[in-house]
Amino acid sequence: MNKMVTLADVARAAGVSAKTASRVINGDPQVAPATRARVEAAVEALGYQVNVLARSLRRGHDNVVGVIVESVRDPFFSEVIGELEQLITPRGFTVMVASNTRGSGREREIVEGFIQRSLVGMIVTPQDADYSFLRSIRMPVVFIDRRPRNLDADVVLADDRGATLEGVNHLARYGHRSIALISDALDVQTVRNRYEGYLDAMREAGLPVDPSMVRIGCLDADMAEKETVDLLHLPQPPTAILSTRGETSQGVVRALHRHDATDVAVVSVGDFALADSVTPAITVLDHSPTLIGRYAAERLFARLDGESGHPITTTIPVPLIARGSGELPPRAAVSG
Amino acid sequence: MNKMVTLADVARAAGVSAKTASRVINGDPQVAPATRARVEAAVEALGYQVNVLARSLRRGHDNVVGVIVESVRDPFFSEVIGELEQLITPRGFTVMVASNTRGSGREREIVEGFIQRSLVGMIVTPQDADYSFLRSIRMPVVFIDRRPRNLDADVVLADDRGATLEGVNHLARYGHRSIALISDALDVQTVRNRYEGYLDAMREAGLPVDPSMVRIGCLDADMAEKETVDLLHLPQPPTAILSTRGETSQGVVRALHRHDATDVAVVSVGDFALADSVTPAITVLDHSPTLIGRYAAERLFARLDGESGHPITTTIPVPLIARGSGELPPRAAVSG
DNA sequence: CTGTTAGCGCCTTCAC
DNA sequence: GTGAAGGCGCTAACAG
Repeated sequence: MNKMVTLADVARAAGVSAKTASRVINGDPQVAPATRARVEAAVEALGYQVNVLARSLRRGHDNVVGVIVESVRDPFFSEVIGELEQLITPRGFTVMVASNTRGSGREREIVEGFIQRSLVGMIVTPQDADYSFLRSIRMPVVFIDRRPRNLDADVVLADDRGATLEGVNHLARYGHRSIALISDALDVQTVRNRYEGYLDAMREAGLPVDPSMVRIGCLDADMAEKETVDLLHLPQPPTAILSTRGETSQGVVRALHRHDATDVAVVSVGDFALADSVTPAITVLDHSPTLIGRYAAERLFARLDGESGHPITTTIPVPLIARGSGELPPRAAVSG
Repeated sequence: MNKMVTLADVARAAGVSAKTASRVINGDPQVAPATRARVEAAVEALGYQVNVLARSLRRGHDNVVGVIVESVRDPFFSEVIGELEQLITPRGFTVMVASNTRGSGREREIVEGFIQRSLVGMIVTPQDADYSFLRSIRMPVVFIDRRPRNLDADVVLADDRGATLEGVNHLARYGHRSIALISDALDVQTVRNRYEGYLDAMREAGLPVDPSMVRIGCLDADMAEKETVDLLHLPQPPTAILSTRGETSQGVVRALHRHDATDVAVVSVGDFALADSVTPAITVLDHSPTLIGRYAAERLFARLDGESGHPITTTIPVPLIARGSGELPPRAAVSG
């Protein structure tokens, strides 16, 4: 419709220079009240809107924080985003989100896209990319959930190995000896750590690790469901299942319910919707997305506020919440 | 560290003008292969990164699509975002997300913030704001889930009234006469429509609408859970509950499970995680976020591609998926 | 308290 | 096929 109203237009209408109009827009106190009023009136009258692009170009940075997660659809990450947004927005920044879908090969491309936009900072869920290209960057970047390859940087993560370790111990304490593992693909470091925790705990508890009990590569709930069904059909099905992600746990639960096998004990690393409402309710190791978001924001703000020391690793606790499914006794050896 | 490498630097290193370097960066075919190679080498050598801010300022628009939802934490909306991102990104646009939390009063502010960034387009979940201020805007905006107040625009929504209508009919068909409603707050149009569908269906079925059976204002799962518990404690508890949102349904399910009242029939408008795994599995009216996202993207692309006709309203179907909970018979009149 | 000048980095226009 | 000039809208730097 009408051409965009510029600051110059406002200045002209108010009878001042562009710079003075700019001062008013930006809340500079060094402006006479009368002048300020005149400019504000002009802004109102003309319906002026700042051009953020021009402003950011001039300032050299854009008031936007980039957030890269594995998938915005994953409730874990959408919760992380929600928490980040809630903490970041009040500081006057906008949030730009991108999913770095597993295996898309676009990891570096996405990060560079954000760099090209002169963002003030980024919070990144790294995948397998070589992050050494970020070494000479000035923009603060906080990594979450995993460590970036070839870069020493601020990271916020959970004690993954400790989580599965505790999961196995918990189940063993209730008498389980045949504990299956439903795990994501091992190309993600987080997953590897959880896998190791499982192996170590099994070893320490003196339990045999039966390869048929270890199901790696369950990328989503559907795959986890299939593997669980398969486990149930083994001649000697497991009496307990440890699932390493909220999403895969949903698949496990679905399988157990559909096959009337809810007497199989379950521990899930990662809470999920209705985990407390199925029967029995699911015992979880609460790998909290809210906490990860909170600490990541904290780290980012510290860097934005000028903190300049060595990279810091923040490890969040992963408390066990017993709800029933993880406290079931081993079921009778033979079953359907 | 080192000052940012500019196009001019690249041009200098390659021994060409800035414009020629620009041509290479933007894939203009009108460049001699030898020149192109030289520029590309310079880009590589200097590690040049475009300054998107400068480019967008010059071009007059930024290749970003803004998406405003009610809350990124709500699985319904995170699914919408996921679908949008998947469709929008391949077109070379980035996605900027913002939550317009209920009652934050920041609705117009958020939309204007996006306008100030010269985005190419927006997809907006309107709340109660007066959207007449968007009348003279040139940027295409597609509204989802609800109609904007005081603006005739492209909208993608579900047949909300029809959904609850069918929900009630379905339950009545199975013999229910005492059907409670767990509903969100009525200040959202979508919710009002669903509420009306409930009332109309009850009337048409000749069923009395008991005010104590109608629980309005359940903003989240927790509030829905409380109201459900309250319903269960009525002298004459309902034999069926119709919940108008996936999130509130989770609260309903939790309450029923915790109070051993899973013999109360349930129909949920909106699917949710594990709805098919609880016992009984939850019958839903599938208000699909994926479809909403898909049609919204379609509408936006059409406008971006120059379509200029009248605003279009796209209504998505809301099919009923019977899973068990909606097909339960009315339970015995007296209960705990 | 206010204005002038200059330029952020890029691309459009038009010339050659 | 290539280049020179100018400006997108804004704000730093420096006057006054």
